[in-house]
Amino acid sequence: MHDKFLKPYDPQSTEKAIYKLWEDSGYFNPDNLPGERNETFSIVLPPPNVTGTLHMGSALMLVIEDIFVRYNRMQGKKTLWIPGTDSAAIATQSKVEKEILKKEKKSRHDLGREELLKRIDTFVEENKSTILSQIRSIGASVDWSRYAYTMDEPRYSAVMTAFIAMYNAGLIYRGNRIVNWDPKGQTTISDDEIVYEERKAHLYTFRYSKDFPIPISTTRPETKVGDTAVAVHPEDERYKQYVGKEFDVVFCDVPLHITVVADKSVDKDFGTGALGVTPAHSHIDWDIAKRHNLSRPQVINEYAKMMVEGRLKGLKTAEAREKVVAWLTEEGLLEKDEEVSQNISTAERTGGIVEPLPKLQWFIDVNKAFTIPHSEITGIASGSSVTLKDIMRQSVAGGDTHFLVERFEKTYTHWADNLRDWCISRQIWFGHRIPVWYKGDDIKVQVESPGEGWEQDPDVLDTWFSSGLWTFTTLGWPEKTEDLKRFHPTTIIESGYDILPFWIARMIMLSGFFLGQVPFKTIYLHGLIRDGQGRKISKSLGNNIDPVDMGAKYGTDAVRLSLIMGMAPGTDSRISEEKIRGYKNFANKIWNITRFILENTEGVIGTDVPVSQKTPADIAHLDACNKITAQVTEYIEKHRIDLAGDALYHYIWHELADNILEESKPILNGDDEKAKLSRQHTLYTILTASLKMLHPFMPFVTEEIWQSLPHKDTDVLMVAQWSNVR
RNA sequence: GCGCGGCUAGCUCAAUUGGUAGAGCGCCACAUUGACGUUGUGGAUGUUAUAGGUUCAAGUCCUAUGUCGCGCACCA
Repeated sequence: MHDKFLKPYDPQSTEKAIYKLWEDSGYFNPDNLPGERNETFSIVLPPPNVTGTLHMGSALMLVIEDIFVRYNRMQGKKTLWIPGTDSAAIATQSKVEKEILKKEKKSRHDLGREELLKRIDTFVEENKSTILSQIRSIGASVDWSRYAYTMDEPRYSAVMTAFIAMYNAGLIYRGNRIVNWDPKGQTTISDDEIVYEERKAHLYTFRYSKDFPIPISTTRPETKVGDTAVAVHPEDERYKQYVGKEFDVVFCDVPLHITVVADKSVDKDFGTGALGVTPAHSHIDWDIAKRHNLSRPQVINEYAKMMVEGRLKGLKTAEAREKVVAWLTEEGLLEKDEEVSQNISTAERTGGIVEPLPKLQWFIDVNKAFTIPHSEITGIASGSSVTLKDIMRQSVAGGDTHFLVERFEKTYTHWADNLRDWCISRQIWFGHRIPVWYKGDDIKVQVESPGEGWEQDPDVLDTWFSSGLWTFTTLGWPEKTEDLKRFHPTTIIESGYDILPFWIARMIMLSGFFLGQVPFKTIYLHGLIRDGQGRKISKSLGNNIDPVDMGAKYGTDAVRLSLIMGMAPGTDSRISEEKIRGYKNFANKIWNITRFILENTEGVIGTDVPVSQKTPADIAHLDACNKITAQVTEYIEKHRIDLAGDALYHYIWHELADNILEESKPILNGDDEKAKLSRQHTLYTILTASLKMLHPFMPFVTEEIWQSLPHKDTDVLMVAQWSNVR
């Protein structure tokens, strides 16, 4: 027996060496796995922020995925797990900009595009090692030889190819539309990047002028200088007589031409039942104005300042609001001032209050029919006419990809049904630059400059556009690679449910468009990690428990187990230091079980004892062990690793240690040599079987033990055969 | 407004197609120099949020209510 078993298990001194052993073995790469492997298992790692650090959420993701990967590898499948990192464009750029502003008092415009991008690349290079070493430290058995970064060369050119293909298919268009403008970040953001905050606001009811017949209500009086109409419901008896009439008024120094229109989208019962239409600064108003052919003047600029002449000129919207209210009061036009609560749209990344603005942006049309050349999706025939929305719905409805937790299918379907065109251009510099060139009124869509005088679109693509291609750009697309053929669609995707619309849905959409395939067959969504009191983990609360620190303190295996125990798919779970400590005890328990068994089997292992020579008690123990193996297998196949872990924990602690080992003591110390030999072999067999089953959950301690076993069927536990004991 | 989820022991959570409500932590008692610094054995604690229904049988299915949380929409 190795001396190391005389001391308690020490994770710190072993984990790094164990990971190196795995990496050096080459077995992370499916091409190097031993034996004949026909079935495949493939999964992409949802790429963490390249300059970020590991938090409990990403640790949970890595652990869940690693368990599936290790299990399937041991099941004899050609198993691929692709690691990667994400540029997190807006977040990374603003981090670097902030740093430069602080240190050098310079803005990005002072530096210029090229210089800023250089600085960002340097920043990424300097910081990416943190996340990469943290992925290793958690024990993730990813294939580093296939590592991908969203901004690396292969991915960049794949993204360009994708954009151009969608443009040529007529699904990407440039349009002037109301977008969510973040005045703080100076960029457009998608609907999903908005966070709603409930605030108190005033709802003012007033008339444009003394002789204007219809009072209107608004929480944003300053936008009313951009009004071109008043909309009423077609069946509203109160206002029927005014429909079609036009009025000229001067509102707060601004001359307005107001047409009264009838539109079904107006709610008769809200406010006065009449809606002041501000086309340029409200989504629904824009649509109304479009339907009635009204002009759509912009009165607020990109810095959230007023663009009108008169007393409001150049004011911030909040100041302008006060001025307008003061003016209304002065003029005696204000009829009512109610306090209401309303949801304010703020930008997720910057916290800026979103200002709806009309802008020339690039969109993906989700409702436009196109001919899909090739489709393997059930219910969508090759050559048929579909929309991207159809693809999103049918991929799930047809069963090609399915949600492990059913309720997410409802969320997904609801989201897909209500989806509007996806605005994919962003006014930042870091990212995949839109491959479109302008010269006067001419437009060319290509990567390289068409020549002198052509200027490239300054915008970059929404980071989720490139992420949406992830399952296949990481496999070499647009080349028709072996990897792509063999590993796509991937077996499973695993991520937090919070990025279901951002990412999961986009992958389904884009994979369907480019490959006619679903990107993955199963969708496993995990919940959020909360602290011991059920609060969200956040910097401001200071309740962050660092997975790497915890790993150093209690061992990575303890962290892994504490993350997945009691974590049902899709539900939020909690983590606390006490829980982690509890599983450190378990790791040590396994260590001591091994010590006991090795001490008592020294010299006898290696020659097999046939079943016929085993005692009935031992045969029963082996049967029970097989039963647990079958149970654990079933749970993992059903993706219930929490239940599998629980079953293993109880078997090993309360059956193997508490019962079998206790019962063995008199036998091992007794005179019945036959019974003793039978028991010795049985214990050793159960030990190796247990180590195999535990390995996906606690890879470090099990591999460390395995390396010191006197007799084993494979050098590296990671590639041992998952099987029953007899 | 539309939708989704949680509510089970003091705390945190399980309970796979409806079939004796469990675990960890905590608590109480006893044992233990042990393979175990991190041990074992035994014990107490539940009208499964509330009310009704279906069923031989309901934590599980149905209806309503309460409560906490989340998503989407609205946000004139």
